[in-house]
Amino acid sequence: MLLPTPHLPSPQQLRYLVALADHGHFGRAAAACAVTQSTLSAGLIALERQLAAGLLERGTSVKRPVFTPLGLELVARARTALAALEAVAETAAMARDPHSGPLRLGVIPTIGPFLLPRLMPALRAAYPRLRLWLREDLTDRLVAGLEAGRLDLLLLALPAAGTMETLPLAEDPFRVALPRGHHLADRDSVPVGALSGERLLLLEDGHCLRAHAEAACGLPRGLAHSGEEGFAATSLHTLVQMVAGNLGVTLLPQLAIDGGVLGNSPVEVRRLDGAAAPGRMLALAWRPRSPRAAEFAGLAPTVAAALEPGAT
Amino acid sequence: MLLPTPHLPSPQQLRYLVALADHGHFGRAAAACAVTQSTLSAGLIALERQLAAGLLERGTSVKRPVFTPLGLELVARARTALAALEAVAETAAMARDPHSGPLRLGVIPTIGPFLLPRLMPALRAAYPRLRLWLREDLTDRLVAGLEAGRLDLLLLALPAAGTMETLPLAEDPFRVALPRGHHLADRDSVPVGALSGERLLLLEDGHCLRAHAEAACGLPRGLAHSGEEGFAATSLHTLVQMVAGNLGVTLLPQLAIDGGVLGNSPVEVRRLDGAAAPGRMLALAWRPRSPRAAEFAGLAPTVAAALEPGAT
DNA sequence: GGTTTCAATCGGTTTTATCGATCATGCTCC
DNA sequence: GGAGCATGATCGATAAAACCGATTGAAACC
Repeated sequence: MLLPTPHLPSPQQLRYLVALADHGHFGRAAAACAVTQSTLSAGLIALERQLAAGLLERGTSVKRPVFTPLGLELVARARTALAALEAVAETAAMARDPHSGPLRLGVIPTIGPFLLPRLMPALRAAYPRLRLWLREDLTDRLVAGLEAGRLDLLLLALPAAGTMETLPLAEDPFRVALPRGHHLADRDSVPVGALSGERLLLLEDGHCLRAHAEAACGLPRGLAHSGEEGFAATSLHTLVQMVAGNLGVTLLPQLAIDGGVLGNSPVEVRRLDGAAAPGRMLALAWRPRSPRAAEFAGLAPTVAAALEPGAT
Repeated sequence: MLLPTPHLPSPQQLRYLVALADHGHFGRAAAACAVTQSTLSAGLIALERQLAAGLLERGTSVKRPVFTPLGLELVARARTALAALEAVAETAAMARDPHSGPLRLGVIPTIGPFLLPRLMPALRAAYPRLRLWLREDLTDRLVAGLEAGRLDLLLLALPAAGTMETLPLAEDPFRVALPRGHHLADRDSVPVGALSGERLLLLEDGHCLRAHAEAACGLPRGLAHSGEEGFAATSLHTLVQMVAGNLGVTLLPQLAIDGGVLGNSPVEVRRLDGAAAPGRMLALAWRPRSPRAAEFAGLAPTVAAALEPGAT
């Protein structure tokens, strides 16, 4: 059942195609590929000829290359093909020299500020040849970046949606943060039910911590207050300031408290009693079948160690 | 967040690698790639140098190239990368000229003999430029072939396991086949429960029809008889002969009956009454994200038409 | 109308893939 | 143990291609 070899497009030509789609400009796309505009232009024409298919709307009013529907489809397929080729090279590179080279790590804002100051030195010490690029963003954007290949590894809180391999690291229990002198601070712990009588402040929408906290309290989505008139808290630090200012109470992950989010604010924290230990699960995540999956899993102990409160 | 472009392996070199893994012999692999042995050898050496990784056990006793563990891993990744490149070319080819070129179709043995005599002429008439290669095999092997890229399209019965996109075509209800004069043949239809008192013959293990029939009758797997002393029926035609020989009763799909599986055998068929219309669902199946998915779906009406009993 | 921007084209150069032939090595068999 | 054989690596030459720099043609802008 041998079939005649179909004419495979060259990776270089596919890179030209993808770069043009990314930059929308022959000159800039060429620069991104480190070739001249004439080379990129000729390469695309050759690709069109070899595939015997029109990829670009030629001859029409210019000012921006216009792709045909087929062209757009091929751009998407070219991306996956290039990613597959990179996976080959990356697999070899990892086998040759693990824990080295660039690693693009995405971290959510409710983890990053509290963990990275401890994690980064530990990683530098354990893997000196690793070149760590950081990006802090909301879970959804990080997952999109991971799936698009712009990020290699995520440090986030479960549950989270997306097609990725996840490795749970540690539970991060929620604590109740109260203004100093608040009546709920009399006891060692606060039952979840007691929160329904309080003004519960949470981060603005989009932060996974908001959804996780609502779930922990058994609240339907959107019931908690974001603050007056849509003035929502944008970080845990501002949230603490709002609690200190007597605007309400909130939930804070233990990690943030260990990380010093309270500072000198007049805020008290108490354990939260509820069914099934309210909290979130911190985890690493990467693309399924990533060539570096083994390497990433190998980082887990270092990250988990940095999560321990006593870690320096 | 621009990263230095990793050195991508050339598709040609990856083909050399895959061909060597397939043939286990430099000369034959080179022939399969339509190059000389020296070219293939040099190409693989260049690949090893570019990836800076050992792919083959060099210098040891020869008689057969031995891959390193990394080499084997790279062979697998090279296969997927080449498949992704082919998908680019194939997408363009399909857009340029749909319903043409080679199509490797897998069919299960309980469909093929009864449908293909009607389907093939219809397909030839509707898509004269389509070059149809056929392979008849058990569901499991067909699915493996599809996933490995040796087949493009399957015609099978659901439910079936495997990662593929399926398009249901038509229900294929089961009928009871009885020896002429059998007491159950007195009535127009046979209740499912009545079969438990009969010697139920089914195809040998591996045929999905066996599992589907067992499920239709509410039988646990393996309860039905395959025949005396492991002498199992290997096709529906032999099964009919066994029923005609008074060895027991069986279930036949309507498709096979319409396709003339009974011949002149002294066998009667009756409707089977049971919960939820006992039968199987005939379907097309292809790889998820196949470039030709739209083309395959377009074949469905032609196939469904050939499934109609009245079709010529 | 002149200018600017942008992509396609052209000629020349460098790089690379490939071939055919040869060489090195380890088996096999007498 | 040595001749013969099969297999894969190496070498020099050649043809193909990828790429660059400069130029051209055409639309958009002022």
